Amino acid sequence: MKYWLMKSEPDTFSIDDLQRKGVEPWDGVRNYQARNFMRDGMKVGDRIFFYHSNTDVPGIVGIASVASPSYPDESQFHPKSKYYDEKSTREEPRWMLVDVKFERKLKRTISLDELKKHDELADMPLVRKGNRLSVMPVAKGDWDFILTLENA
DNA sequence: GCCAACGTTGGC
DNA sequence: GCCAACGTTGGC
Repeated sequence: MKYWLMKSEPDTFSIDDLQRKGVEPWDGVRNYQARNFMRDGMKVGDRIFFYHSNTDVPGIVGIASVASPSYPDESQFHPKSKYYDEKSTREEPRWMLVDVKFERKLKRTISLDELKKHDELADMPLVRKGNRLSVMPVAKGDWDFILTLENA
C-alpha cells in the first residue's frame, strides 16, 4: 500500500464533487512525472490525500483511494476537449490516468500554511517552493503525521 | 492579478 | 544537445 497526494482546483473539481460522484477518472493530467506516478506507481487501494489548490486556503481536505489500474485518459482523443493532445493515438496513448474513489472528508482543512510550520514535513515535495507537481508520493511517516494533525 | 518556478518547445 | 522563448502552475 502506497500513499499519494493529488491536487485539484475546487472551482474545477472539489472534494464535494468527488463525494457526490463517488468515483471519478482523474483526467487532464498533462505532466509526465505526474503521469508516471499514476501509470507506474499507483495500485488499487492506495490511499490519496485530496488537496485543494488555487483557492483561498490551499490544503488537504479529504481522503480518497485508487479505484482502478491505470488506463488511457479518454480526453486526449477528443479534439473538442481542452485536454486534447493531437500527438497522441489510441495505439500509443500518451496520457494515462486512474479512477479515484471518495473515502472521507477530513474534519477540517489542514492548510498548506500549517503543513509548512512542521519541521517533520520539511522534506515533502508539497511544501517545497516552486513545486508544481499535481500528483506526488507521500511517505508513510508523513501520512501518519498529517493525520494526527486532523484532531489537533 | 502578479510573478517565481520550472516544464516544454523549437531554432540552431 | 544547448538554451532562449514561451506557457502553465499555483501561492500570495
